[in-house]
Amino acid sequence: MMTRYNAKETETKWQKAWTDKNCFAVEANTDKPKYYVLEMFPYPSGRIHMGHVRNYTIGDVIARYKKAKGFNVLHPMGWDAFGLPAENAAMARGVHPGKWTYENIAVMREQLKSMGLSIDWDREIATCHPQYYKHEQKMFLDFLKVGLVERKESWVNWDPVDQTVLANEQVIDGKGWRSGAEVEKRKLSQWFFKITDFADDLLEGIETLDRWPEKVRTMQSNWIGRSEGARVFFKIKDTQEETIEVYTTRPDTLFGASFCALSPNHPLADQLSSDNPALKQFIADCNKMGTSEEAVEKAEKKGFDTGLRVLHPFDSSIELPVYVANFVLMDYGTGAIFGCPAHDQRDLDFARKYGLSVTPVVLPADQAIEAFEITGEAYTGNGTIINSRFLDGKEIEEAKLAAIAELEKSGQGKGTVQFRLRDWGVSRQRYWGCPIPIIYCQDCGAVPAPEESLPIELPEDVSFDKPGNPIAHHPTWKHTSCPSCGKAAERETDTFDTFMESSWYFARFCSPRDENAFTREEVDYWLPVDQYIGGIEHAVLHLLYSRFFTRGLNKCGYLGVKEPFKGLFTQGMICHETYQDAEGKWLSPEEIEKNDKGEFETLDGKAVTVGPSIKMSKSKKNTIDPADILSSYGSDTARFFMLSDSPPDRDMEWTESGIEGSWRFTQRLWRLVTGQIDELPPAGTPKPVSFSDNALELHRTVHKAIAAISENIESFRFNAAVAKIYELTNSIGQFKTSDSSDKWVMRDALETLVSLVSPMMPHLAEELWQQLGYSEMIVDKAWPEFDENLIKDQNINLPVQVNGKLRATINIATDADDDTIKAVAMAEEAVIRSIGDKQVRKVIIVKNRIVNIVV
RNA sequence: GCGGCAAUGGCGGAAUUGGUAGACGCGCUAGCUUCAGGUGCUAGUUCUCGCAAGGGAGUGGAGGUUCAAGUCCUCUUUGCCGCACCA
Repeated sequence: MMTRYNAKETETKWQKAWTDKNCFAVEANTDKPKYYVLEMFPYPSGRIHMGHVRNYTIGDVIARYKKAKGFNVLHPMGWDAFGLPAENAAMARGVHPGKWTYENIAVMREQLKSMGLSIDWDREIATCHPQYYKHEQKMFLDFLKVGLVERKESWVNWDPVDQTVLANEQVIDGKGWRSGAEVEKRKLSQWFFKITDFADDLLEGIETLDRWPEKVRTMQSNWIGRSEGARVFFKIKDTQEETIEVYTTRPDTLFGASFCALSPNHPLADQLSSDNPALKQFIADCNKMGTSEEAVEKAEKKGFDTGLRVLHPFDSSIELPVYVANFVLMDYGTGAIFGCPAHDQRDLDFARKYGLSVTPVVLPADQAIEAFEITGEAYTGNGTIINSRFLDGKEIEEAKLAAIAELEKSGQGKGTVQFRLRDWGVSRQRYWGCPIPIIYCQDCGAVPAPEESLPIELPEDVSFDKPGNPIAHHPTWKHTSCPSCGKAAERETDTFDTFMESSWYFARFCSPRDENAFTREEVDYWLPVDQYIGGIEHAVLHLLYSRFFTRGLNKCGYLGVKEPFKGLFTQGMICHETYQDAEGKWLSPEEIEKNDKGEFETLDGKAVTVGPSIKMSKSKKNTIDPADILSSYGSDTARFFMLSDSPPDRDMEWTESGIEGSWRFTQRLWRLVTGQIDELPPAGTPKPVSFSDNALELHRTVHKAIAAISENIESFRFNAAVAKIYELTNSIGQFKTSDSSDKWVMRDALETLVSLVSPMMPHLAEELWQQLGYSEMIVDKAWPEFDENLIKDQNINLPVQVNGKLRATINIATDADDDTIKAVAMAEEAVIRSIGDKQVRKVIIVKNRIVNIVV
């Protein structure tokens, strides 16, 4: 009587065994090659979700595989523990953010441990711990010293719901990324990281990241948005002193200019509006239109003639009108442009609307100068410069250089490089974040907090009764004395953007308990991260900030690398079918069941509409709680299903039948091994001298499986690896043993199967390994090696085509020569029939691939 | 609008450098066995003509290159993602 596999008991048993033996604790040591596997650390929101299960399963397979391959694998875990949800919980339920966070961590740690991950838990960190963030405060002060930090008054994106400043990246479609509230513009004094100082370096660095998805590299490079062009100073006619500075990527088209335009937020526009109520009204309208309606009205270009006139830099007799125009962005370039309607569609639309001249200055190669005119569409292609005096006859690139040279000679402009990337504003008006270590003194201004005073800890006793920042409301916390003059002074009450903590946590894992941020030898040994795994949603924000931060830390001597993540893998999302009742109310999978006809209905028998499979979300109620899956099927089955079917970089669909399938496989594997173990020779029996043909075939299949599965794991094709596991299991299941050498082959096959599945289903593998008679754990065993000779076949089935159509397959020795192959192929009955009485023109033989007979 | 990615059975998806399309799983069909808590085993399952042997068609669509195309090239359709008045 065979027992069923008891996942719950077995998984607990091996988790304890791994912990007791400290299997995943590692130290920097140089005899083995190192391998650093890191999954993006979770925000402790309360409990893990399916996205975590997928993320950590993928990482764990890589970590366990690399360990078996002989690498010294660092695989740590921590908590991205600062952030708004903790404060929201505080406001909603009156629980302190710290308490809420640490309680969540405790729950989620247990959940992750129940997954059986090969984590070195001794390295666990939580970013809200003062022993973590004190280093961040020090880093900030060091960045300040080397000029990577500045305080500036600037327009910021203000989230009225979260009452805080948002970075550009955190504004999505004009709304706060977290709150979804309409973002407002405000002017505030903020701390900034000069990420733009590294703009070129960050862009060039992308080239070196050849193990990153192309998609992410493109997104980063677009985000940095480098463009080459010129700044041009247009003299204002009336004063001849003041100028308007514009940015252009097309200095070659300067002779086609017919106007200049300012952004509504341009300081000059503001100044001019003070005695011009109509302009003031126009600007107000532009601002009111804001980001949301912009989409609706984007087609319409509107402008307001300021009455101001500027002089053309190459010919002061040419005067251009100056408009304030709604399509000019203050954030980009200088907030002012010159318009060349012939070669820019926006400028052309604008010129048509306000009756401005349109002079073509670039002639397409296939056009005659007399016949060429601009009508409805601006010409943006290549060509030769015309109507432009000293630039005439030049090609565009050549003309750009000539125009810039002329501008620089006359002091009316200069060639420049422009980036879309903006500096990173890190001040947040929140409580649950890392305090910014700055003290404001009336006499000395903003003074860095002394290093020996770090960490500057958050006050514990705060209240969330009033809107805004609870730290600022605290009665005593902010009062201190000036480190420089000793007078009474106030602390900065803003805290850091929580993207700060995640910008260096990967390095802290190398020496998580060190007094200093990092032990230099440790970070030098472990960094960069060899394989980073996480969601595509961090393609720009987190990954770009981390790349910047690593450069900053490098500049300050903390570490030696410039790129933190050598390999990056972005996994897809988890999707599930959606269900709605007759009223359109969303139903969760627990609220429905299958009726006799196999259709879904509610538990009280009402009709259910089944909707498409979409990303799991609370709002659509199509989530599955991993806790339920883990307790009913166990971790191995859940992990195995996560890896089956869908390639890991694509979205996967969670289905009941899919997890059931993996569950059946778990049981089948258990039966396959335990069911015949008593009949097999004991562990360590020497290899027999010869095998039966059947046994040899299985033996070859086993070695082919080792080769294929290793290759599939290395290249993140886990679904293909799972398929090979199934195939191997099928082959073993069909194999009938008769003599002792067959039994040896059977044992060898089973042992190999267990080894190959062990990164995916580590608990079951340990249990079966023990059943197979080993006292050492499989976690410490080397990955199986394959024998080259065994994966090469002596005979193969070779397809034979006639005129590209398959007519037969012949079984032939792999080393047969072409004449033999041809003779055998031509002798096939089906081949003879297909050729008929036609003339054979050519016979193509591709060794061990195919034969094609052309008639 | 610009850029990127994708499209293969009822479904998820396999398929080295172009070389037997549909591996593997799910689902479904038929049968067997045993237990009935979601079992196990065997056979079949791209479509189509045929009792069968054996044909024909087939990887979103249209062309092309090639002895040979899911794979390469051109055009096109649909879907997803990113960016979006960036001067």
